[in-house]
Amino acid sequence: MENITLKKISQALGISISTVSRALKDHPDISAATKKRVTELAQTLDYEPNANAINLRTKSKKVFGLMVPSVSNTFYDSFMSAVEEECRASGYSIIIMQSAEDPEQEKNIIRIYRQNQVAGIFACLSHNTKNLDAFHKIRDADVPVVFFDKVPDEECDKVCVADEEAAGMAAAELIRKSKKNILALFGNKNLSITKKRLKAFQESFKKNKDSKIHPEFVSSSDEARIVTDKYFSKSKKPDAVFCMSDEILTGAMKSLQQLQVSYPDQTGIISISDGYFPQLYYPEITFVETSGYKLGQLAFNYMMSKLRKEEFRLNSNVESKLIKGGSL
Amino acid sequence: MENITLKKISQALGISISTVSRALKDHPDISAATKKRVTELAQTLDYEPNANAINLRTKSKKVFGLMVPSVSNTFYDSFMSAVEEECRASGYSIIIMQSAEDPEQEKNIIRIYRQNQVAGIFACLSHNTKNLDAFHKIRDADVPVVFFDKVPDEECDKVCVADEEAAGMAAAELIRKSKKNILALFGNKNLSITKKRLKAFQESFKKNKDSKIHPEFVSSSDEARIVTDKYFSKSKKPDAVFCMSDEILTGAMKSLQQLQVSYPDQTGIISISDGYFPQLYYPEITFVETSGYKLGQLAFNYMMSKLRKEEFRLNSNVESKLIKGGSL
DNA sequence: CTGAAAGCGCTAACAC
DNA sequence: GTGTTAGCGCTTTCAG
Repeated sequence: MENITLKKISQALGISISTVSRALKDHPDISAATKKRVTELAQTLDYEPNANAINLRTKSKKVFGLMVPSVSNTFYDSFMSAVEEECRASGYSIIIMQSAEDPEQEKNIIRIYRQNQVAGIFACLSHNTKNLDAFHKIRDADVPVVFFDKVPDEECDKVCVADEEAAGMAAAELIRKSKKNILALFGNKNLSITKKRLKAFQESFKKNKDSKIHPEFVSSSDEARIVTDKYFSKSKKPDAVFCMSDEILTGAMKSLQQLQVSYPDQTGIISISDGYFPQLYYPEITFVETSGYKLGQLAFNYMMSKLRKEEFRLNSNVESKLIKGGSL
Repeated sequence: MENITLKKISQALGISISTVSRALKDHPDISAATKKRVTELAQTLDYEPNANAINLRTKSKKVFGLMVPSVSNTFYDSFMSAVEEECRASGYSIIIMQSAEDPEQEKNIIRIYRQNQVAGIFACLSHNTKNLDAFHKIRDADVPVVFFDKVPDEECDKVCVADEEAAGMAAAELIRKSKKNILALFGNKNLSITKKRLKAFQESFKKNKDSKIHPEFVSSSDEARIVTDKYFSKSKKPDAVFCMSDEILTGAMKSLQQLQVSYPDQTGIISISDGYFPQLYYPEITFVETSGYKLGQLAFNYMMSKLRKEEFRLNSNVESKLIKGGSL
């Protein structure tokens, strides 16, 4: 079964291609009778317009590129999930590609996106991306680029979760619960997200001198587990644990399970998360929500407003929210 | 900065479009001198071929469709990750879309894929997909469809983890450990994956009449939790729990945490998983490994051999392996 | 070795 | 109301 085209329909009906085209888009010029004949035949033949031809002709493509270091990550998952849903609702598709934290790969991806004439690009940078030329170039070719999560420092279109705010809220809750001896687990020290969260966290405790916080930096779930082990093997155990990310939370939780430290009675737990992992445990973990899903929606809306050439700057941060579980 | 095309290059150089086209593809007819002039200009102008035009002309598109119920799932993540990597290495891109477990949505996605003239489709069915017409139709239009994970019962191109084998291995381990009263949690009853795993599981126990198994079918993590609650509230509690999937495992684990059932002493646990969730707990959960990543590679190779019109059937199963944690 | 010309499937003036 | 025509950017005979 070969592809069915306007031409074939027109021949079958003995009318011109343009009439068929118009009939199918319900153009006012076409008579009801013709429309009926055309749409019915198209229906039975199961006609689908050729997107390539349309794009070539109209130069407006309904496809976005979405670039991310790795799709295997719950935060990016929910981000992508949101973007994909929004796109679908608006008749767009997305081509997802992974940079694997490789700047060379990123350039490659941009090339592919250019070849495919995407309408816009959602990009999350690799750790070590220094040179943004490729991004600038495609943006200058009038393809909007909306950065998310790992974004450039420079002025550009970007959306982020409110890192400072989230850490501050977690700190506030710990203070409210009068925690005095807090193990605070942060991620890799070099990451800007770590720096931001650390700073905001410590800032919050400035006014609260009687709480002692022990910041620790870990680069993996397992490191988080090990550090937690260490702290809970001491005679004076922490009365609360703060986890900057899901990865850290899962490591810390594993340690607490192993040492049979029960919460919230023996210690409190609070984390920053998009919410999936905290509800895996019982009692559920109290967390400050930074939603990948919401960030995705924000990014999509941002993109759409760029496409509409709206000039106003949207609020580019997703706000945080404290979700109380039973862990603190 | 507008798009640069063959035409523009040809005009700039005062030669014909076809010569430029040939030069760029290193056609033997073209003189070295011309090739040099052309490639250099293309380089500086940063020429990228228009994929739409090429596809329209050649009808061979380097894009696959990948359809999945939801991208927020570690198994599918690793599957997609593998497929994406392979695709990139072979010059393909993938358009990922989520069916959200909605058959209507699936039809929609197929439509979009048809419109975009994808070279092939990787499809994981929704729970409740009954009607495969849309899939048949696009396949008959010579677009290979490789089903993965949730696949149709009928004869078709599909790759799976070795469902029977995996369930059989889990059963064997339960028997080896002399479990007598087993809560066996399976997914949605309509899924072929459920049927297969159930069948193999029960089959294994045929020879072992003194073990009682209680199969239950749940469609969500929370249902798994509720059913587990029910069984462990009885006076005669199960001495082992089998979980067909990660989703089910997390639900069951939450219940056990809540009821403070400790394992492996009070009950044993075994699951089928790609390995991420089992290691979240302490003790780690014993599981039969079914790797999404490997399945992705298999699916890609299968697709490529379909495109090459190779007729032989590849081995379409990824084999399983028992990974012992401390839960049984 | 290079160019002219046709056409992939579609849209959108411009006719009539 | 409907048809004709001219392309979008590219590949690919067929001529020369």
